[in-house]
Amino acid sequence: MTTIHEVAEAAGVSISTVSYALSGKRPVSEKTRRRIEEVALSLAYEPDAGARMLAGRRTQIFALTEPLRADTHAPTHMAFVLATAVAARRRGYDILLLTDEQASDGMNRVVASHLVDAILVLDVAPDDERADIARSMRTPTVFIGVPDDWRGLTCVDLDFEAAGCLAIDRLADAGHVRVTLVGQTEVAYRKSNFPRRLLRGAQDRAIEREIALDRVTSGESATDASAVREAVEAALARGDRAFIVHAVDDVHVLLLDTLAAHGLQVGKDVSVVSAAASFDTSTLAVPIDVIPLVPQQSCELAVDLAVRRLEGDDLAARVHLIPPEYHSAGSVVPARG
Amino acid sequence: MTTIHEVAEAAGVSISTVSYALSGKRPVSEKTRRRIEEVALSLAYEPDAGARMLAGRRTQIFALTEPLRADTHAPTHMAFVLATAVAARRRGYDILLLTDEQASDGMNRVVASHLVDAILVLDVAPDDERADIARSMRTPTVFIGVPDDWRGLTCVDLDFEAAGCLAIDRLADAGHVRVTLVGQTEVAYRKSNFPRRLLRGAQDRAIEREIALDRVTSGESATDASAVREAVEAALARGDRAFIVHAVDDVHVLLLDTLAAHGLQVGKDVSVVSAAASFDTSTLAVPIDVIPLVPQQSCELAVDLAVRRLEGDDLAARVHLIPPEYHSAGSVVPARG
DNA sequence: TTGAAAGCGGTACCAC
DNA sequence: GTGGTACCGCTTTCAA
Repeated sequence: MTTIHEVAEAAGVSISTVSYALSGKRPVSEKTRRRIEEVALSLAYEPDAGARMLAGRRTQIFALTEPLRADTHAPTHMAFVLATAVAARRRGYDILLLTDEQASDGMNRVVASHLVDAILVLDVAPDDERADIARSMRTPTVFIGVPDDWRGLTCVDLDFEAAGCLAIDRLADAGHVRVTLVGQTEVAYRKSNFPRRLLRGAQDRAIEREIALDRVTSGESATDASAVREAVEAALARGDRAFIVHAVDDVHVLLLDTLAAHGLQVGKDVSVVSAAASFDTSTLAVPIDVIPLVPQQSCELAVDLAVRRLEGDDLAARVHLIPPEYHSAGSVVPARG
Repeated sequence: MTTIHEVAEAAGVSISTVSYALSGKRPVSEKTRRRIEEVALSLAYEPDAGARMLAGRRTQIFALTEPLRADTHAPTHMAFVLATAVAARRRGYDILLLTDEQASDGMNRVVASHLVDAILVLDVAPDDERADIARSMRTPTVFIGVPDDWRGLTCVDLDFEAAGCLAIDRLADAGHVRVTLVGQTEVAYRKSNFPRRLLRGAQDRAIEREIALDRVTSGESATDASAVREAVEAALARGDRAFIVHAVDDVHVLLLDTLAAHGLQVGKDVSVVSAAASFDTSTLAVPIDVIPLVPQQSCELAVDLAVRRLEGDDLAARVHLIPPEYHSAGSVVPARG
């Protein structure tokens, strides 16, 4: 393997010059710098990770903790993992996976051994045990999601409450007075942090705008087809002609199917808004308005905050809510009669 | 932070004794060993990862490369990632995620910088570019999946060919002479390594046993409901009463639905075998025979092989095929008339 | 603008 | 059974 000594010798300089030339932490004459870079390249020199960790104080590794709950939606979850890894790489960091059910052990271990520079937390629970650990550690920790008690934490997420408000507003503006929220599974409202946040936003705003808001869940399992169908049909029977969907793709399909089966045309007879969907809604049978949840956006910001906190920016240590955006596709129409 | 020096001082011994006591690489008197362990525990001592990498020659990290193809089945994929991480942890290794589209760069980088002890490769393509890289490296690399050209590689996987044979055998034994294989998507047969292996096994054995084997795919997208329904109906029209399913859970549901819709009872009027399913088939509406694909099994073996190769066991460097197991649930019945 | 050298915190060899 | 110590390869201070 190639060491910094070999590079130094081949370039006819000292190892410190090589180090500085490559890190740019000290001015090096243009000429020698280029020579060193050439040599390093031709020798395929790559600094030894261990030596670097030991001498410097950075590992260029972030831990990513994700409790392996069987009931999380795999595609969404994977989108966040990948987005995090890609964002981290762009900033020069690798991702170390921490999948312990008891995430606590893993976090403490990688911190105690100085394996990582920072920790990113996925799939945050309302009463997440990792919150206390984060507060007790010096290692910067960024939550992608907001636990109930976020005091002293650095969090990133879509502003789900605002998204809920936004969805209600658009439907209210269109004259709807009865709205059905096709939501997540019951277990998601208990174990996850974001479904309840969106719900709260929608509920509060519904009261303000004097909207009758009903919530139906997609049953116990993620795609309980009959449960969704029946719930939608009940809503239609009540006279609801406005729907907010905060659910996985399958539920969207079910909703649209059911509406079509009743001869109702989206964007004409009924209004539909998809809230906080992390998949591509343009592949659905009918174009629908959407307030997207973009994993890349959250994850990039999370990585950015981790880096900033490593650089000593303590102002980054707070809750960062990403304002929702409304993308219109003509699926919301004025209420009839 | 706690260093080995502090532990040594507190225990009244030298640092080498601490090192040996903790690693067990040299006999240490029962008494001192216990004292050292107590001190280490009370001081929450954890060896510095960087120092360890530098001094020892091990990082206790495995890289896991997974090209981010959008068309892989997320739940299955995640099951493999998690199973790998869990298996690795049990052997004292952490997992570093490598998601570069051009996995090559990532592999070369982590190897050149000595960041990882070995590499695990997921989602193997028939002509996987990572095969050549693996051959050109000294770092042990284990493929979970078998590329077309596996010369010189260490691979682990379910014996899909044998699984295909086994499925055909059971149906043939029951007297079926016409079988339909409800397979994967077309793109999976092109880009993945295992669907074609199962197909080949089934085809070969079908010829041997003089079975007419038809293959239908689940369309272009993973769950093209109508495509699957039509294909199954066409098979029924042909008179087929035996099905092998090698597909995701949704397709299983569709198949069973369609059969039920035609008044056919599984385990009575028709025979069904699920081949290489990585999900829990017991949650399906009807119990069906299954030749399971157990991610934990493959991943555990993969980690084991990586460790063995690190220990110098070159005999581990070959293709390891896990023999398929047939779990009967009464869904295969003698062919009628 | 560049070089020499002191660590960083372990591992493992060599003595005792 | 235990201790002393020479590295491992790099970063960074101090000097020139």
